[in-house]
Amino acid sequence: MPYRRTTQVQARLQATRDRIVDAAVRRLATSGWAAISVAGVARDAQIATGTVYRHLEDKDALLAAAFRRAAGRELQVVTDAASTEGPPAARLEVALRVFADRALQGRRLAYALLAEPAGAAVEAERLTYRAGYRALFHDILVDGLADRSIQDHDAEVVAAVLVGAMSEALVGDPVTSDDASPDDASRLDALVAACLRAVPFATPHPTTLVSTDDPGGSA
Amino acid sequence: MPYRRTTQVQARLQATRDRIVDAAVRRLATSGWAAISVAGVARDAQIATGTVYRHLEDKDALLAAAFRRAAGRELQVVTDAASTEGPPAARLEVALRVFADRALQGRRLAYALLAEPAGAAVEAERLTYRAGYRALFHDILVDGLADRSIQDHDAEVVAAVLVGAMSEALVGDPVTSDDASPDDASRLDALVAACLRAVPFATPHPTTLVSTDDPGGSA
DNA sequence: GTCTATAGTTCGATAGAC
DNA sequence: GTCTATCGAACTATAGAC
Repeated sequence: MPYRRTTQVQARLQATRDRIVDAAVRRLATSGWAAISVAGVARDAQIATGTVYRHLEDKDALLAAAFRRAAGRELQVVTDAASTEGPPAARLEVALRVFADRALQGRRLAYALLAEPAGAAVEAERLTYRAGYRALFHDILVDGLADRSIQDHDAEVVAAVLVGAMSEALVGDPVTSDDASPDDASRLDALVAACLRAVPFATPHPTTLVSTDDPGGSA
Repeated sequence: MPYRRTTQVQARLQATRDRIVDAAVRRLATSGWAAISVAGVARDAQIATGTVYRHLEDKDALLAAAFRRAAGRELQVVTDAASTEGPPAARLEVALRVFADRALQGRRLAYALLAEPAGAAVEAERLTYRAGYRALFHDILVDGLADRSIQDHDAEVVAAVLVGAMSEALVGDPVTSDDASPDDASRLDALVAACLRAVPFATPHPTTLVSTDDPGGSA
């Protein structure tokens, strides 16, 4: 109802935009990119169809915003998990586990974020977020080089290897719903183990950490 | 006498279609997806613009065909390289090296095939070809399990890890032209080494092509 | 080949806030 | 009183059916 850019109005605008993007993310997490229609999202957000365009340029902008919100949450959760005190090996393992665990918890969303064909606008966002994960892993690897817990290696390359490995391995059958499979635990262990093997730790088995908790808590 | 598609006519049609797709691939390899315009491709193929649509449904079909031709060649080359006689470890290493080497030789094309935003049609093709690489690596890993040269592991997961690792690590700066960088050789070695580390070989160093302990090895 | 259904986008009218 | 966010119907384009 307000009309000018007072703080009150600004907050209201922001709240409406948030409702729009959240509605899009809900549809994305349930049914993928094709489920995001402007009219449907507007209905979910309890606004008129045309109002969507007051907040987002066009549908591509809506898709990109939905991607950024969902992917941004994931990256934040993994970043937080890796920010704990402790040796690089442990931080790396927890980052990998949290990444994989959340992807398996929300398979449909993971597929949408990691692999589902979605148009060039979303593709461009994907590249940005992959770079974010690269940087996160790179930082941990450099720490490992500094404290000699990881042998000399090309941290840029290994960081990219980790990002690619996780992304590719967690793209399962898109038809599969979010139902947890009994194989999930072993697949997760196999994936984390393979990723950790790729990192040249000074000691063969740096950690025996087994942490399956989810510090992020998806709403 | 009614018009029939004689083998001769069939061959000519095929040849024209091939010229169209090849022209698209040339533009792709030089300048990426944005460089593929129907008019430009038609000019390169020395046909009228409208003729393109007699061979391909629409632009998306042209893009998809260009992807399949370029990506199909790559997959074939890697498959052939991995089809040699020899232990699984050697076949895997040569497959990885050929994959990476070709990507570094043609950076622009590699970026286009592996990562460049290109629309949903091309995206869908990408998933298909990634599955092809997964199958290729999976076969080698299973061979290694059979002859005990590779320890017990989840071959599906490790195959996915290898595909993802290679794809992600070879997506360099898209601005960079195809000029070979002096770092290429060491980056390639680092990448192949990281991938091979992810595979639990029964013996630490299955081949002498890669040294994982001493970074001092000169290429 | 036409027709219809669906979905993205636009726009004039309305009403509420400064 | 002026300004602008909102509404929702109309417009347009495309895909699928007959």
